Amino acid sequence: MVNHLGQKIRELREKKSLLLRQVAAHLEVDTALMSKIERGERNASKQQVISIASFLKADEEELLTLWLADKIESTIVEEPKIAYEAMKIANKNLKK
Amino acid sequence: MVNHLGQKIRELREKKSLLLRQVAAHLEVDTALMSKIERGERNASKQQVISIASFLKADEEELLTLWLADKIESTIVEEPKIAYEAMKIANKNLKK
DNA sequence: GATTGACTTGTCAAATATTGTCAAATCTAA
DNA sequence: TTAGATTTGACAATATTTGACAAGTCAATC
Repeated sequence: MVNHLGQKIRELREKKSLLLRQVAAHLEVDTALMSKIERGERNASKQQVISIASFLKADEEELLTLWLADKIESTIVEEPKIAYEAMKIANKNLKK
Repeated sequence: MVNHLGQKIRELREKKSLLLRQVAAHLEVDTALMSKIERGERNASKQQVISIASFLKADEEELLTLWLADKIESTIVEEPKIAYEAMKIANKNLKK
């Protein structure tokens, strides 16, 4: 359930002693949604990730990379048996 | 637009000189949909892949692997810049 | 043990995306 | 041309995702 991006955001936010409510306000979303994003119960949109990075003064590319990794993981998680092989195929085409 | 699974299905189907209509009938879907699946314009569901494998006497796991690879690729295609790094993260967790 | 503030949880309607069909168009071989 | 095979585009039906709201838990403080 937990994901890379949410954990990272929570870590950054707590390091700065900011409240969920404050980050949520900056994104203009409900605090509840922000809570879900940090706990990996909801996915953030790309724009939300960018906005979070800006508010937390974090590296945008780093957060987006975690966000994409989460998406990949949720794609493969249901197919553990063939995931590795599929990743190899996808990766091969990536290098082209 | 083209994808691994569709290409493979088309290749197998043509090798057996079967019509789209015949495969579609076995899946109980419209021929148009089968055409779209082969050309990568639509994704097949997991059950459809299984059914296609059975009808074409192809290796089910192989087709499902291509199907999953397509899903991964469509996840990362919009983010070419960070895709490789994200794949590395996802892959690391896979090994656990 | 009541109050307060931060966070979490469940549910819902609205928005968005996906699916499969149909009809029409295009292609191909005779 | 004609017939059959495939493709295309538009559309309704479904399914999924989104975010808000209300109610809940939890911990600290009074």
